[in-house]
Parts: sequence; structure tokens; C-alpha cells
Amino acid sequence: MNTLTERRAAILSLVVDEYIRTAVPVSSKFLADMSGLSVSPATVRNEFALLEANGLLTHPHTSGGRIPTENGYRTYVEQLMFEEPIVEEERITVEHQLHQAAGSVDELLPLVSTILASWVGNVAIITRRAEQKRELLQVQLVDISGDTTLLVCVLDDGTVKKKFLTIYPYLNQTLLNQHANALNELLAGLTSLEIKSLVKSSTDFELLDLISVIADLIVEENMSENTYLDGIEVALQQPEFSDQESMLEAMGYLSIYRLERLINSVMTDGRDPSTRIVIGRDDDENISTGWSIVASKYGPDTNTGVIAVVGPTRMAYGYVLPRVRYLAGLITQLNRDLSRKNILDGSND
Amino acid sequence: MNTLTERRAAILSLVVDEYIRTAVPVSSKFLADMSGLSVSPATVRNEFALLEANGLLTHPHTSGGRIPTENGYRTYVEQLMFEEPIVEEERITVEHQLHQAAGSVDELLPLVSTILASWVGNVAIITRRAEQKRELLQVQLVDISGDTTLLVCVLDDGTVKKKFLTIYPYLNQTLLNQHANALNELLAGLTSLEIKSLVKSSTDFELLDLISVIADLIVEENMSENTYLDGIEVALQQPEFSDQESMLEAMGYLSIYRLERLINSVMTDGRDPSTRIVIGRDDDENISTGWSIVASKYGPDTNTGVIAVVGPTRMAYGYVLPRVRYLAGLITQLNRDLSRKNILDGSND
DNA sequence: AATTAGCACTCTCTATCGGAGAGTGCTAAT
DNA sequence: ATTAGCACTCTCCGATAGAGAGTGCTAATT
Repeated sequence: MNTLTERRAAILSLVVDEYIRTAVPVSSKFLADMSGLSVSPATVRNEFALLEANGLLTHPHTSGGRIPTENGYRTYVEQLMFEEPIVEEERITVEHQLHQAAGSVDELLPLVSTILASWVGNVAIITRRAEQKRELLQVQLVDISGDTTLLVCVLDDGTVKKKFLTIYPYLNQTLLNQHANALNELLAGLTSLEIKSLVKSSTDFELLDLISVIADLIVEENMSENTYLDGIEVALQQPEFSDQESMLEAMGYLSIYRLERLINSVMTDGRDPSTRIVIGRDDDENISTGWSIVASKYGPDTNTGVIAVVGPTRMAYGYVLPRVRYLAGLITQLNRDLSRKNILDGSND
Repeated sequence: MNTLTERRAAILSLVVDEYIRTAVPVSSKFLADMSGLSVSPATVRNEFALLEANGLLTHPHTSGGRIPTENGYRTYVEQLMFEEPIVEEERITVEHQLHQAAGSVDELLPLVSTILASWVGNVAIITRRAEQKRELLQVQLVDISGDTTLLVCVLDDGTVKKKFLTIYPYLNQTLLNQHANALNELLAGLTSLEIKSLVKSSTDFELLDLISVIADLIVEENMSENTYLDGIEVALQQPEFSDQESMLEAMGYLSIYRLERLINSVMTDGRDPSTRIVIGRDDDENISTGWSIVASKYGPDTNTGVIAVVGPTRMAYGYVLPRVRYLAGLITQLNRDLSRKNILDGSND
């Protein structure tokens, strides 16, 4: 219908920028005065009317300024947005924080989610797809009390899994150690699948039950173990949530379970960009009106997942997107470093 | 000064009950009309004045009704409160929910915290045994990659703690095992304090640094592992938190880290009741004005901790207390059962 | 001596009003 | 195509007023 002329696009962009910044509807006078458009408020109003006819702007009250519609945000993000570059200082701060605790993915991801949340002032969430390939490094059996034994498995990415067992007849710690040693001889370096086929192929091991338990334990998925969420408190400070009702609703919406599913579905829906922005109620996705997601996949293949920011549609996309993308890359790189060390295992520096 | 006559006590009790129920200041007319006191509002007002002189009641505005002071709540709890009995139906519901997922303490405690929170409509928190007392059962050193070694410590309550280390020069798994064996000889059965004093008293151990790291690791606070919190959302629905500011403040106050310390300190402060109620700013405790705690210890000895409800001083103490106490007992009992009949749930049967 | 009726007083709550200010939409002039 | 001008709408804010609730005090009653 009406094309988006250059000036009209500039006006839309300015409205979005300003509304994101202040959360206050933007008036024609403000744009005419403050921006480099050098046109009168009346001209801006004419453009407003056209943008509104195209469904990109709206106004809450007759005499209030304009705010973007969800489609306005989408157009802005796709065509107009300026991506705020990450300055050297930010980069240094982040990498400094990260190098403190870059022992394993377990420690890395929660830290990154915290960093991202406080960086962008919104909820940050990181999901993680457990590897099928993980190898068992070491098994341990510990006598906790007379009839409870703890099985501990250390995997090659540094993950530790445990499970309480009751073993009859009672085995003291010395015997448990012997069994553990035997198990280590047999299983060290194997994946869950390999262990399972071992169980199937032969029936003459003494500790067959236990070996089977170990195979299951290695691949056991513990949801909250693999998803990291942070920043709810800072996100709720947004003026969008200034009354109790909307705040409680937001808290319900920000449940880690729901978001985890949401994020994963957004990033595995046929299209395959490494980065996506989903704004407001999107018919293709289960996103609620008023909420947006900026998400990016990270890698490499061996250890993938999604890092995302969730917040109100009035989100500083141009600020958030590069930072999400940057952290996704950083995770990928650190993961790669970690797994390279594993490959070079034995040959130290 | 003025003694608490029977009628005066009854009036205090009624005010507290009613204010807890409705969150609205209670008027003299209401008490005269609705309760079985059979006195006139004027008489009630006279009693109000005396209760106020004694510091048990106050009124926010000249022409508002009365509300209890913190001391009023304390008197109520200590002397006047009616403990709402748990009806059979509640008991059945709870025990039904619990028997579903009573695999181990790890699974039991989060479930109980969720049940308690939704039962009383406030934040529920469960902590596990004060860490100072825990004994180290076994140490393990695992070679993860060329320059990363994983230290794993198993404690006597089944907790597993881990830490990534970088050890120079490189030690292969065989050497690591030797070291781990030596460490186990030396440290098994000791608490963190004992290990620390060991470090201080002698300087001739080979692995002194490592031993020190272990001592720290044992007492390292890792909240999400040992503390279970639930019900923030339901607690924030209270009218006390009807504006954004007080809500955010409450969220900050309800940080799991702070509450964990608070709960533990409340229950280990010399006095030694199994159950305590702390109301509002208590000079002996670090509790904030406006907040209360109903806490109870659970057991048995081998696996102790505290279960508590945290909420605004306007809390239904008579309802909460028996339920906290009941769940504490239930945990104790289930712990006892668990340590008795754990089943090796391998895939055989 | 304890209780109560009566009454003036205080304070909150709500609704209403009016004016200032901001912003718009439309029309006519440039 | 742009803009000046202007009437109109709507919000925001403060002032005002009245209703309602509850109190404190005094004097009367039991």
C-alpha cells in the first residue's frame, strides 16, 4: 500500500529508539525539534498518520504521542535498527569475569546467564542439550551408612552424577573400593551406549545390575541442571510491571520450565538461523503479547544450546542482539577450548 | 504495669485473628458487634487504649481501627493463639503427594518445600544440616584433561562437592589415585574444622595446599544444593506487597542466600527448642521489620536441618505452626524410613 | 467502680471540578 | 509537499467537599 519512504523509516526508527529509551509515547513536536529531520511537527504528524495506517505505530490516547506496534518493532528490527557495538571496556569486563570460572560448562553457563542479565537488564536464559557422546571417566562407590551406598560417576566434561543405592549384602568401604576399581578397569572411557551394549553382549559380570545403573545415570537428564535463568528481579523493575497484578503475571510467565520449552522451540522450528528475534504474539510461536525474545544458538556440535534474553517488547534490541550473539560466540569458543584440551589429553604444555 | 486481664487478652486475640484474616485494621464497633464479648464499643475502646499503652496494639491513623504491634503478635503467639488442627483430609493429601517421590532426601525436600508453600501461602524454605559438622568420607582426583584436574569430595550425608584444579606439574591418573589414597588415609572421617587445624598444626604434608582446598570446599556454601525455597510468587500476592517498590524489596529480602543464613542462625543460637517463631525486628536476630519466621528442626541425627515459613508479620501463626511442625516430623520419619529401605533400582528386578 | 451513651473531632476515601499542558487532526495558506 | 493555525481531546494535578468510619473524652448510668 504505502511504501516505507526513507523519511518515514527514519521517523519510525526514531520513535522506536525514543520509546525504548524512555517508555513514554513520542510526540511529533519532539521529533521535529530534537532530531535532524528539519521538518515541522505537522509534517511529522502526517507521516505518523501514514505509519499508523500501515500498522507500524499506534497511540494509546487521542492526545498522547505515538508508540510502536508489534509490527513496528518487527520492521525496526529487520530493517532499521542500529546495532550498538560492544566497546572494548565491556568486552574486557566480561572476559575478565568469565576467565575466573571457566573450568567447565557447569560453571560457565550460569555465570554467563548472570552476566547477560545484568548487562541488558532483562531475563537471560541459557539452555543446554546434554551430549549423548559423553564418556565416563571414573566411578566411585562410597559407604554412607550401614545400608546406603553412594554411586558417583565423573564424566569427561567434568560433570559429576550421583545416585543413592542400597546394596545387599552390606559391603564395607574396602570391598566397595575393590568393586569400584573393577568397574573403572572395565568402563573408563566408554559412553553410555557402549556400556549398554556391553551389558547386553555378556552376562558374566559380577556387577551387571550396577553397570546398568551407571549407564542410565550417565545420560540422565535433569532439567534444572541444564537450564540457567537469571535477571528476573532486574527485569521486573521495568515500568511495564509497575502494579502488583502485572508483576505477578510476569513472574508466572518467566517460569524456567515454560521459558526453556519456549526458547528451544523457537530455535528448532525448521528455519535455521543462528540468531532470531521474536516479538510479541507471533502466530508461529507460543509467545505472549507484550513479550519478546532475542535468542542465539551456541556450539560447537559437541555441546550445543541456546542463549536468550526475554523481556517486554519494549526492549533495546539494538543493544541486546549483539551482546547475545557475542556471548553465544564466546561460549562456543570456550567450549571448543575445553574439548580441545580433552583431545590433547595427556600431552600437557 | 497493667496486667493482661482475661477480657483484654480476648480482645487482643480477636484483633490479631481478624487482622490476619482481612489485613484491615479492626474497629471497636466490629468487636462489640461480632464477637461474643457482649460489651459496648466504648468499653472495647477503653481496653484498646490500655492495650495500646502496653505496646500490644497501635493504630496507623487517628481514625483507623487497631492493628497488633510486633509485641502484640508475640504475646498472641506465646499465650493466646489457637492452633488450627490439621484435618484428616489435609493429612491424606500431603502424604499422598509425598509418597509419590520419596526416593531420597534430594527429591524429598524440594517437594516438601513446594507443598508447604502452597499450603500456607507463604515462602517455605528447607535447609540441610549445618555444614560445619559434616564429615568427609572420601576424596577423589580425576584427570579431566591435560591441565585440568577435578577434585571430588563425598560427605557423610551423601553430598558431593567438586572443584576444578590446575595442578603443576601434570599428574596422570595413576599418580592422582595415589595422592587420593593418601588423602583418604589422612582425612576420611574428619570435619572441615579438624582438617583446618591439621593444616595449621603441621607443615610437613606433601599436599598441604590441596588439603586446605578440601577443607574450604567442604564448608563452601552452595545454596541450591542444600536449600530448597518455594512460594515466592504466592507470598507476593499478599496485600503487603501491592506496589512495585515493596514487591521488589520483598524479592530482594527473599533471596535464598540470605534466608538460608537467617534460618540457620535462628535455630542455632543457644536456646534449643525444636520449634521457634520469630516475629518482626528481633534484637537478637537479623530479621527485618515486617517479617516473621516460623521454623522447626527436623531429624533424625544423621540428616538434620530446618524447615521454615517466611512471610509478613501478619501471618496466620496458628495455622502455620502446626503444619510446619507436622512436616518437620514427617521429614524426620521419612528420612528414617529411607535410610532403612533403599532399593537398588537397577533394570533387573 | 465499671460500663456506656453521646458527641465533637480527626482522618481517609471518593468523587467532582477546573485549569494547565500536551498532542493531535484538520483546514487553509504557502 | 509542507506548514501555520486552531479547535478539540485527553491526561494530569491539585483543590474542594462530603460521606463514612472510628476515635477520645465526658458525663450519665448501672
